[in-house]
Parts: sequence; structure tokens; C-alpha cells
Amino acid sequence: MRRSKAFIPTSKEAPSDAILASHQFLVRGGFINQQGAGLYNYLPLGKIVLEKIKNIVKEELDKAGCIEVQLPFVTPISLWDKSGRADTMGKEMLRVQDRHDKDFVLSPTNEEAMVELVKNRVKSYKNLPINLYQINTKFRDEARPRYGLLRAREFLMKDGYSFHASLEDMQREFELMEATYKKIFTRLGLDFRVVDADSGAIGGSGSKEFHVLANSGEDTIIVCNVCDYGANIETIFEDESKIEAYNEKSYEQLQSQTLDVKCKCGGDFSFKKGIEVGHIFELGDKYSASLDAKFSDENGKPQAFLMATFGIGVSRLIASVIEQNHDDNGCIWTKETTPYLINIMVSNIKDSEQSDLGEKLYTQLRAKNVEVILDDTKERFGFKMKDAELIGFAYTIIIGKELVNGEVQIYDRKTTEKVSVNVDDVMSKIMDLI
RNA sequence: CGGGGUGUAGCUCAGUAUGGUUAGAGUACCUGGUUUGGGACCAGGGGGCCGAAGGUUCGAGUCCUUUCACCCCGACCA
Repeated sequence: MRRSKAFIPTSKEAPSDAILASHQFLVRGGFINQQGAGLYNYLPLGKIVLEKIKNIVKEELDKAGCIEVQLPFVTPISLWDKSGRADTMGKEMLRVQDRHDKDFVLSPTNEEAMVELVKNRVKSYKNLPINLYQINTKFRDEARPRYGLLRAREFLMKDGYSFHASLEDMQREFELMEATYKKIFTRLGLDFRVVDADSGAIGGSGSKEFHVLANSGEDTIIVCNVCDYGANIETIFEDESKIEAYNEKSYEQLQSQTLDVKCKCGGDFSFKKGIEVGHIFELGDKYSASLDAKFSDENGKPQAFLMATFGIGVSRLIASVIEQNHDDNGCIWTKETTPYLINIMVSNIKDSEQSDLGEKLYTQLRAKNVEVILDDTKERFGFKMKDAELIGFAYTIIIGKELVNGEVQIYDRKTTEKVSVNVDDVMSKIMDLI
């Protein structure tokens, strides 16, 4: 992509209501912009990052044997009446009417729909287990959307549902998904913890959350200093007000707090703040029973499916990456999430030697299928650097004043170091880096 | 849902207590020039139904009523 032809509206100023770094930088860097409360446009760079994360999620799930489908975003209210969630989920569900005045719901999640899809199609234990997922738009009518992509109303979520003939098999899949989720978040370059969690509105027995550690996180979790056990504090205290009291404290305030509870292994807990990016539940027959979804077991007897459900907040992950990876100047994308790996910056495009080299490197890198953008705009050096830092390209090749000595610089966004490289060695150096 | 706040240029905001020529600044944008290693400078220029509707008035960005949107605190909720 040529920067001169791209649509990347960056700006010096953030919206006045953006408090979090991810919100400010994603808007300033031209990744997203707000369309309404909790509603966001994805501009080209935001769309690229979103697709990258989607692909990683898809790749790892497919490797683990999950199968992708797609359900409608608009679902008939009758689906929700059957399970009782039309009442229990309340105003979170946005209801709409069609021209015949029939009631519909914009999907906040899809347990019912997926059970209906599998019901009477998967009929035998021989066809189990099966794990179906989709990566699709969800809508939850949050009372107070805020923090940019972290608490939007419309968002992109991966939701998966597995169906089993036995409890043991369900638990096996649960563990497989825990391992798969760990692979996904590791690939994304995130520092995260898996913690015991409450099952909340979805219901069911066992449940684990995946939290990206960030001081701005809305959840308070405790992690053991010795083993890898962790828990959302919601699971530790009975008393709601006590949970609230902890949640309201900042990360800094929590560091001075001590907790009487000890870990099963004997270790002490410490507090962390987390952004929930994944949640997996053992459901059992909660939905299959209420929706009367059954299969035939070895004896030909009808049994309700045993289910588990698995969610990943895909659009929330974009913001999570930045909450965890930024500095005062902007975004620092990880290698797997950067909108372009290489930014070729021609300091002065009027200098034909500089722009010729830029064009040459651009052509060579594209020939090697490297994700590259050529900054061929008329701006000055300082402007282009600030812009590159704000957007957060992993590496920037600076073609500038050192070219007269046959050298260019490679700027590493993460370390913010510039290394001089001989023009003849740039390509090999870059290929080593990525 | 309760309480509060804000809507004026693409963005960030003055102007509204006390109504009075043609509605402002910074930034962004366009033109020309000077610059060319950290969001540069000079000159010129375009851009507004002052959120919407109604009302009061000779006259409304400013006063009144209604309404919509967005934001903040709380409640609720992943």
C-alpha cells in the first residue's frame, strides 16, 4: 500500500471523552471512529487488524477440530422464549420488529440458535462430539457503553458450542479449548491469565475466564505467586459489596491490599487488573434439555446433549493489545497484529535518490509477500515519524539524510531504537527481523 | 432507569450571565513560497441551517417550550 493512496486519517487530537490509551490511539491512529454510543466504524487499518486477529482465532480453532458456521444476526424472539432468556437477559437484548410486527432479537450470544441448528441433525452418539463456532457480530445493549472497543454495544465475538455424549468428553473438550485459547492469546503476543470465574447469565457449572493483564482492566483478579492458579474475585467473596469495593480500587491501590485467603498450593495471592477476552463454560444439559435437543446413545435411548460453550471477544482484543502495548507516542502492535510489518519512510520525496530507493525496496518486499506500506507523502521527517509511531508499524525503514553515506535506518517501534544499515544489507536485515 | 453535563467549522473549543452589524480561535484542508532528521514557517483562501422543531421579539448562537443525540456519576450487566 502507498500511503499517498491510502485512507488513514490520523490526527493529533483525541476525542474529549477518550480516557484509555487504546481508545485514544485507535481513534487518533485512524483505526476506528465512533458512529454512535458503543458503535464503531472500522477504517482500513482497523479492519486489517481485526481480520488478522480473526484469522489467528480461526486457524487455531480449526487446528483443534472446531468447525466454522454462521448464524443470522437477527433471531426470532421465539428462540429466546423457549429457553426463558427472553425474560432473564432483559434489556441487554435489543429487540426489533419486522414489517409484520413480529419480534426479533439482535443476537447477544447464540446458545439457543446453535442448539436448534444441531437438534435433529446430529442424531447419534456416533456423530459426537462436535464443536461448532462462528465469528460474528453481537449486540448487547449496554446501559453505559464506554472505553472505545472495550465496552461497545455492537462487537465482534467468536462464539463456539460443543456437543457431547458424556460428561467426561465434555470436560476433555473444555480442557482442549483452554489449551487452544492459550495458544491464541500467546500468538497474539498478550500477557494473560486463566482464572476461575462465575458463570453469570450464561449459566452452567465450571467456567474459566481469560484475562489480558492491564491496569485499566475492569475486572479484579487474584493470581497465585507460586502456582498458575488464578481467580476472578467474584468467585472468592459471597458479598457483592466487597467485590465492588475491590473492583473500584485501582491497580496501584490494590498492591497494598492483603488477602487472607491462601491458594490451595499454599502460596499467596496478589491482585491484578484484567480485561476479559475469553470465557469458557461447561454447560451440561442446561440448553439441550430446555430446548429438547437429544441424540440416541449406544442403547438407542434418547439423551440430552451435554454442552460446553466458548467465547472470545475479537474486537475487544484489538483494544487489549494496545492497552498492553503502547507508549506516550502511540500504538505498539505485536508482530501478529501490526497493520503492516514494514513502513518504508522516504524522508524527503523530492530527493529522487531517496524516493527511488523507497520504490525499489517497496517492490522487493512486496515480491516477497511482506506486508509493507510506502510512506510516499510530501510530509516532513518529523511528521512522518510521529505518524509512524502513532500508528505503530512494527518496523520503519527510514530513508533519509544518511543515504548520502549509503545508509538507512531501521526503526524498531517496540524498542524505539534506530539501527543504521548499509543500503545493500537492508533487505536481508529486514527478512531476518520478521 | 435515577442524577448531572454538553451539543457552535472535519477535530479540540471560545462566544450564551446582560439578545443587536457579516459568528470566532487553534488545528485540519486548498493555493503559492521558503523549508526538509522529530507533527516547521510566511502569505492568501475555502469551509457553519450555532443538534432539531416550535415559540417570544423589530431582531435569537444567546431567552422560553418540546425533542433528539452524545458524555459523566450511580443502578444494571460481561
